[in-house]
Amino acid sequence: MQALFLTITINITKGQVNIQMERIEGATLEQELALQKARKRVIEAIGNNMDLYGITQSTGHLYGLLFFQNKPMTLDEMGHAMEMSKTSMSTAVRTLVDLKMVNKVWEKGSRKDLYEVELDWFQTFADFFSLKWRKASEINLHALRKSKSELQELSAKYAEDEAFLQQLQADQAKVDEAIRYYSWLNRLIEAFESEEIFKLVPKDLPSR
Amino acid sequence: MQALFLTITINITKGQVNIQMERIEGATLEQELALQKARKRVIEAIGNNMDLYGITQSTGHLYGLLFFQNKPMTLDEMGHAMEMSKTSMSTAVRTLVDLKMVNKVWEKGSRKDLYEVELDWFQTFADFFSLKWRKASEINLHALRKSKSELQELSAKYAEDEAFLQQLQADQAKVDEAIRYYSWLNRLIEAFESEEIFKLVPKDLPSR
DNA sequence: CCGTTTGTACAGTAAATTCTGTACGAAGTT
DNA sequence: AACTTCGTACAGAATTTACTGTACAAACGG
Repeated sequence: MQALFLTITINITKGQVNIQMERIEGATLEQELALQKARKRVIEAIGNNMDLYGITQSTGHLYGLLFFQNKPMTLDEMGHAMEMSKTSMSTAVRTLVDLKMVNKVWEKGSRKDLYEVELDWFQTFADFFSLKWRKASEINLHALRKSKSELQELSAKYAEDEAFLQQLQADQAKVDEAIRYYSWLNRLIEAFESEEIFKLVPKDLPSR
Repeated sequence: MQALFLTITINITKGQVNIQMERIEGATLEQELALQKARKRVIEAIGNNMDLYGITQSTGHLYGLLFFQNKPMTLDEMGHAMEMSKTSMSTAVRTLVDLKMVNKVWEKGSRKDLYEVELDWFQTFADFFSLKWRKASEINLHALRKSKSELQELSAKYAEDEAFLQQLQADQAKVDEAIRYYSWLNRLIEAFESEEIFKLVPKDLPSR
């Protein structure tokens, strides 16, 4: 089967890039151009702000492309749409899957892997920051606790050395405050993971 | 005045790097090595996890260095401690100041700029994510709202074209859901900025 | 008002990251 | 079993980002 494509130009922070969108069946060119214009604005905005999630600009655009694709895509389709190699699509889509921003889906009859965006952005947001924060929190808390106990041992060992004790005290205060902070962060992560955050800050405002 | 230094080796994800810590006055070498060991562990952990904040590893280490420095530092001191050029220190410290992780402080008698870490990590955290999220939220909401109204106009214009309307509907649903998400995100940001987040998730657990 | 000192802009270099093409193992088809 | 097709590992090329040294404007001191 032969597919026709419509080229839309996405403006990025440095220059611009083309995306090939598959033609919508049964629509006139006029209709399609109007629709693509509306889509393009959103794809650009999303793609350009994805650095927040620490992903490449091209990965961000892949995400934008997938967002408006109303069906799952294969790696080859992505490669053609983005005018990039299949290898790049493979790595890009994997980072998106790792971040749970994109899901791999199964479709009977197809040997190819299919991908579509996770449309629940609340979930995407919560998953992403849980993941990132938890990693930092675990490592840092571990280091802080170990150093805290070392500092305590030193305080005991050099209990008569006034000047050194004072120095130790300053460090201990900092470490304790950092531990306090990470304990709080852990509770915040907990609220994200348990979805309790949506009780605290509701998804929708109560309609009056 | 002449200052002596103690070299500590920081392990980073790729290789390692030296940091020159100023000698603590009146402490024995034994004491100091023990203290630096405890500090080093925390500096390493912090520095290696700062990619979360989208900053360079070296900027992360500068932050770690400043964290345990119990007095403000000048650019020259940082340059010496990090074994890097003053230019690099200037740019690194500026990104930290922009992120409100480090404050510029004044000291009478000194012509040099002095910097110290913001020790209130709750504030640092809230400021950082407010800043980042707000930027993305504003731009994306603007794009989404504009595209939403365009889609509505198209729906009116092509009210008889069943197939195209269906396509529009799919896009509108996505845009609406995205707007719903960003409205929620704005309220979350609000909670961070107003410090209401600390009512919802308290800094300290009530002691029983 | 001239000589210092300080911080940063800028251009060039060094280093790291992203992207591509080839190659190959895994899985499906004939 | 031989033949396709698919996804990704890997190495090298292309691009981007980080770092350095020089130069200079701003602020201060004599």
